[in-house]
Amino acid sequence: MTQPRQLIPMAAPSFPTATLTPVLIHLLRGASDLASVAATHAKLLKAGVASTLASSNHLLAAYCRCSAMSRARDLFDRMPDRDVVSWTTLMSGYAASGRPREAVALLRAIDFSGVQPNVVTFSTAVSACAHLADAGLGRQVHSRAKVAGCACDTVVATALVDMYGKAGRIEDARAVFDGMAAPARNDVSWGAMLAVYAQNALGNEAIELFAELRTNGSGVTPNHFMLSSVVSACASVVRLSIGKCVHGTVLRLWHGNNEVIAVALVDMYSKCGCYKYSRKVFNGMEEPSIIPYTSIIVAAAKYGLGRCALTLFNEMVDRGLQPNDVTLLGVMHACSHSGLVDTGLRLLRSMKSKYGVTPCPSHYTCAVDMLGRAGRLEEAFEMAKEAQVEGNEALLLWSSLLSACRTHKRLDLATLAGQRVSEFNQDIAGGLVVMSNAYASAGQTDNAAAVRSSMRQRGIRKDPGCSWIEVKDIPYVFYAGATSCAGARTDELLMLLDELECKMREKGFKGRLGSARVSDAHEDDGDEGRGVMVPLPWSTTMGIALGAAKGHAFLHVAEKPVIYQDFKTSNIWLGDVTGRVKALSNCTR
DNA sequence: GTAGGGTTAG
Repeated sequence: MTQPRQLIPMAAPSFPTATLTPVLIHLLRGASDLASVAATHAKLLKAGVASTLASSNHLLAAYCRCSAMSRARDLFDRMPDRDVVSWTTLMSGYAASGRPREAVALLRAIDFSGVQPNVVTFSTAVSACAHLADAGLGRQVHSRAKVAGCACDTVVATALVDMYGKAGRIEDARAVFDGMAAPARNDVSWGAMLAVYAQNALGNEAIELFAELRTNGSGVTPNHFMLSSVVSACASVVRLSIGKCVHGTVLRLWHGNNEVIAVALVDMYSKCGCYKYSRKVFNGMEEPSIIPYTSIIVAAAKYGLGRCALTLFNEMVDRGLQPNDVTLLGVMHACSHSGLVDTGLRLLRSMKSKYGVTPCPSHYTCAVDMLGRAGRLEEAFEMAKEAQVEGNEALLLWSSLLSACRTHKRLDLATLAGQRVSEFNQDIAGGLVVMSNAYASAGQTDNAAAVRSSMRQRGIRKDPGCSWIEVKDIPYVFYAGATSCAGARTDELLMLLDELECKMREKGFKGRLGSARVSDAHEDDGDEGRGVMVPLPWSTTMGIALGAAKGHAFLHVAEKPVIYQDFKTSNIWLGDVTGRVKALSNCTR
C-alpha cells in the first residue's frame, strides 16, 4: 500500500492569493465557533499571506457569525480598505448580536468613509430599527434610503413594513405596502403586512387582507408565515368560524405539521372556547417544544384545569424541556384559577433554584392575585410589598389586589390598595370604578355613589367593558353591567342567573352574583348588550356573562373586564360551569 | 465567493 500523497505542503512560504481564497472559504465555512475562526486567522497571518479585501470580508463575516463582535470590530478597524460589504457585514453582525443601535450608528459612519450604502445595507439598517421598535430612527433611515434610491427595493420595502409595524405605526406600514408596485410584492411582503396586523391586535384587518390575497389573484400561495399570522389574528378577535376555515387551508396546503402554526391553532381554539380542539391539535404534534407546551398549559389554566396543567408541566420537564418565565407564569395561573394556592406559591419560591428563572413582576402579580382570590389578603399585601415593582406593572399588581379586597369586602385594605393604584395610574377611571364597587360591595352605597358622582363632575368616563363570542357563527356582544339580555328572554335569563348562583353556592361559591350585577352598572353605550357581566368572587379578575343564543343559555367568561384594556383578547368558555348552565337552561325551558 | 426582509406561548 502506498502512502497517501500530501495534498497541502506543511509550510507554504507564499500562496498565490487566487488559490488561497477557496481554501480560506472552505476553512471558514466549517468554523462555527470563535476558536476555529481565530485559528484560521492565525494560520493566515503565520503563513504571511497578503490579506485582500475579499479575504478580510470573509474573516469579518466569520467573526460576526459567532457573535465575536470585538474581534470583528478589531479586524474591521485594521482593514486598509473597506467596501460596502465590509460595512454591511459589520452592521449585520451588530444587529444579530443584539446591538441594533450600534448597527444603525454605522450608517452615519459610512457617510464619512465615502462608501455608498446599497439596498443590502439599508435593509440591514431598517431591520435593526425594527428590533429597536424605534419609529423615529426608522423614519430617518427610510428617508436616507429614499434619497439613495433604495426604498423601492422589495427587501428594503418589506423591512420597512415590518419596522413600522413593530413600532406600532400601522398606517405607515400599510402606506409602504400599498406603495409597492404589484410585481414588487412577493410572499414575504404579504407575510410581513399580515404579521403587522396580527401583532397589533388588528385581527379583522389581517383577515381582510388575507381574503384579498386569496381572491384577487395575487399569484401568491399562503405559506406557513402567513398562515400562522392569520390564525393568530383569528384568535385575537375570537373569530372561530374563520379560524376553522383557515385551519382547513392549513391542512389542504400540507402545513399540518408546522409547529408554529400548530401553536397558533392551540391558542386560537382555546381563546374561542374550544379547549377540546386545542387539545386535539396539541396531541397531534410529534415532539412539542417549550412553546406548544406553554400554549396548552395556558389554555388549561384558563379553563380552570389546574391539575391537567400540572400534569402537562411535569410531562414537559420529564422530557427534558427547560421551562422559561412564560411557562412558569402559565403554571402559576393554572394554580391560581384552580385554587391550588400553596402549589403555586411553592413554584414561585423554587423557580430560581429549580429552573433558573428569576421571578419577575408578572409572577408576583399572579401570586398576589392567587392569594387575593383565596381571601388570604394579609399575605397578598406582604407579597405585593415584597415584589417592589414600578410603573405600569405596579398598577396591575395593586389593581388586582384592590379587586380582591373589594370581593372579600375588606374595605380597610381596599383603601390602602386604592391609594397605591392611584399613585401609579395615569388613567384613573378604572381605579375609581373599582373603588366605587368596593364601597358598594361593603354596603357603603353613599360612598360608592359619591365616587361615581365625582367621576361624572370631573368628566371621567370609564368605557364599559365588553366582550364577545361566536356561537354557531353568530357573534354575541356583552357589555359589563348591562342587564338587558336577548329580547323577551331577559327575565328568564336573570332567573337562570339566580339559579346558577344557588348551584354555585353549593359548590363553595361565596357572595352574590346579583348584587355585583347592580353595583357594576356602567353606562351602556350600545344596544347590542345581550347579557350581564359580573365578577366572580373566586376569580376576581374575571367577569362572567350569561346570555342566550339559539334558545340555550351559556356562560361567557371574559378576563379582567373592569380594569384592564386588554381583556378583549381573552374571551373564553369556562367549561365546567358551561355544562351546569346548559343543564339549568333545560330545566328553565 | 463576503452582507439583507415575514411566523407561534404571557
